[in-house]
Amino acid sequence: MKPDLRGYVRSLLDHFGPQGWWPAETPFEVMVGAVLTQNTVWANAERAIANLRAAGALAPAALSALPEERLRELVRPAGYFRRKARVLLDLTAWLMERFAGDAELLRGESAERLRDELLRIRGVGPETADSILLYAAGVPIFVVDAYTLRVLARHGARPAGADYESVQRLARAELPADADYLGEAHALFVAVGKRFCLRRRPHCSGCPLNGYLPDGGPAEF
DNA sequence: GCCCAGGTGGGTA
DNA sequence: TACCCACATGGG
Repeated sequence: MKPDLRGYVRSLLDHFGPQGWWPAETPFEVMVGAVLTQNTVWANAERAIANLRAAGALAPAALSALPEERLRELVRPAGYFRRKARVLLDLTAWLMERFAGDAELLRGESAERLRDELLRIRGVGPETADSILLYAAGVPIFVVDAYTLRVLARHGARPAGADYESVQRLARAELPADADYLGEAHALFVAVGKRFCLRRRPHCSGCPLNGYLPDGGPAEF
């Protein structure tokens, strides 16, 4: 049987309350943040964003006008700074080319096409692309990340081997196709993963999802 | 000092 | 396809 994903989200919402993701002022900031937070704690991504803001570079035209070397200095606190500077330049170049630098226009484009184009950019993988789709373009898609996979595996809702795509398909089938809902859902999985379902603590005591197994059985999907 | 973090892409068997 | 590794800073 399939896990009651909706029930998981409800439990998490009861426990943590609304998370109000994504923490950004503009769709372009979402794009930048999505790249900077790759395999990096948000606090460090935030330092880099603060640097960009202070440099007046938190807008497409300004960022793309920056010398790569200068951009590297600004995003250094986020780690992988050479790679991330390159990705930001490529991503912004795409935005300038396709939408005249107006990230608000992402909302008017077909989701499938947008996802394909984003994934073609070197350094933009499924999670980054989906985060941009969901939080910048308002596309109702469920973002899967390391926390989500670990939480679902630990609480019996993910069979061994289920990967990004299969979990996303499950979410598409089980969760409401609503961007606000899915934005909260993803944030809630991050919240519980960060707070309770730690790598080195298989029992995750106090976790709001403890004992949560739909019909008491292992999930299959 | 060691481990980990809101991933991704390239290389090798 | 299935691993293995580089990429890098900053906090616990």
